[in-house]
Amino acid sequence: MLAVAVEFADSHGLDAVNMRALAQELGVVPMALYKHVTSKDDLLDGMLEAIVTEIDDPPVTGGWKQDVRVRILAARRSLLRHPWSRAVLESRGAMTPAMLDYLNALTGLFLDGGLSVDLTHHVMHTLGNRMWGFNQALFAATPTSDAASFNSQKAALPARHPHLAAIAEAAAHVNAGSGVPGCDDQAEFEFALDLVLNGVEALHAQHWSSASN
Amino acid sequence: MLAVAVEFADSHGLDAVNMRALAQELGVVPMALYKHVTSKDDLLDGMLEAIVTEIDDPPVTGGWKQDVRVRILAARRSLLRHPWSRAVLESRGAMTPAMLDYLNALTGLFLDGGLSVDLTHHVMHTLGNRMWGFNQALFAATPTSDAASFNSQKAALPARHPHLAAIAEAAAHVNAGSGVPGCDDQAEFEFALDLVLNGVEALHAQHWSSASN
DNA sequence: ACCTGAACACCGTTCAAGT
DNA sequence: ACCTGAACACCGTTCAAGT
Repeated sequence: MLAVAVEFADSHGLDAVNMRALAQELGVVPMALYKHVTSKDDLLDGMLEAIVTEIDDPPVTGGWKQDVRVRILAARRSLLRHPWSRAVLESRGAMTPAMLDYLNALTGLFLDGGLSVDLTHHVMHTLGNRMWGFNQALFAATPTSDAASFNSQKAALPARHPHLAAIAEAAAHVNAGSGVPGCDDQAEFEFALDLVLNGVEALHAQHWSSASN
Repeated sequence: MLAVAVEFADSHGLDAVNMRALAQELGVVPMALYKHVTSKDDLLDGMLEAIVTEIDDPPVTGGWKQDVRVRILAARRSLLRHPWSRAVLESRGAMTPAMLDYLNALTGLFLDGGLSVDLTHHVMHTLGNRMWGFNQALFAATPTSDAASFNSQKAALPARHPHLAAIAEAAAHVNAGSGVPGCDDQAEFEFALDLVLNGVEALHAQHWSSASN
């Protein structure tokens, strides 16, 4: 039933996920769903739990930076297949068990690599949702109208915003052949991830601590 | 009217903002609001525009890193006064004029500092919502039940998640006296911001370019 | 006890009736 | 033409009626 909900969200979008529509998809009466979940929030938690459980658990090599990188990119691969996951994850307050497992494993990679608890704490905050493989969307595009909204925004860039226009033009030029207009999402993600990991590595090497800052 | 909506959201929370309640606050009939906004989305855009316009515009010193830092911290000071701003900003697809102005100004600081369009593009993506002063919430806390939810989550950390428990304990210890339990939000924010800016500075110094990577 | 369908509460928004 | 209040469409969820 959660699997059906996940598939339904994948193909119809998060907005289409409501108790009546999901019940119809399952061929049951709406109220029958409450045998499986206590509320819609509980349903969304369950859907999130289901897809987080699917994240690959790559073998560790012992190099914390590479291991963290590989693990986060694995999370990204899984969650990117479910475009609604970002909105659900960001709207939910608590962590599901599988999310805690992932978080604990990721934290363990840093600690086992010799990073202090202090520094590990800060890097987890710095990573933020990037730890799930979500990129930061400058122009938050709705899953449906990607190209259209981007182009209208780019076209609306007036002489008033020359700096933005310069970046938009350069990005469009560099990446003219790709599917998503403007930016290579994967390249942007890896750039940011590596910048953070390299920065942390440098701080670790110089024995950074929050007390001495 | 937008000012009243902003104040109403500040004091009653975003969930309490609906057309009927807002109309009552203004002493008018619900449908009268549609004389000022075309829809609720338009209302939220207007509220966002109103508070983004209030962001201070600090004088530039010519040092791009310091100027960016000061400007982002100014944005943070403004938007932190409106706890609902993060959710609204993240849910909205398009940028309002004031948001574009801010984005253009911030981009200009990098470009005027000599950074390439290429690198500036990537650092804007890396900053993401951090450019508005929003920190990354590891345990996304609802604005209302901060301490309660955090403590319940911390208490629920079983032996199954030793790495998380270690971090939670250390954070609680370091920061025992502060208002928000666990983490010094401002310190976390500045740590992450400085890590990103220092990383970009290093890349700039070595003439980084996406083509040569 | 269990299932279910009607109903409730709430929301954004339409629309026609009143001026 | 303008305002307004009833009404519509939609949603999550309650609840009582049927078995």
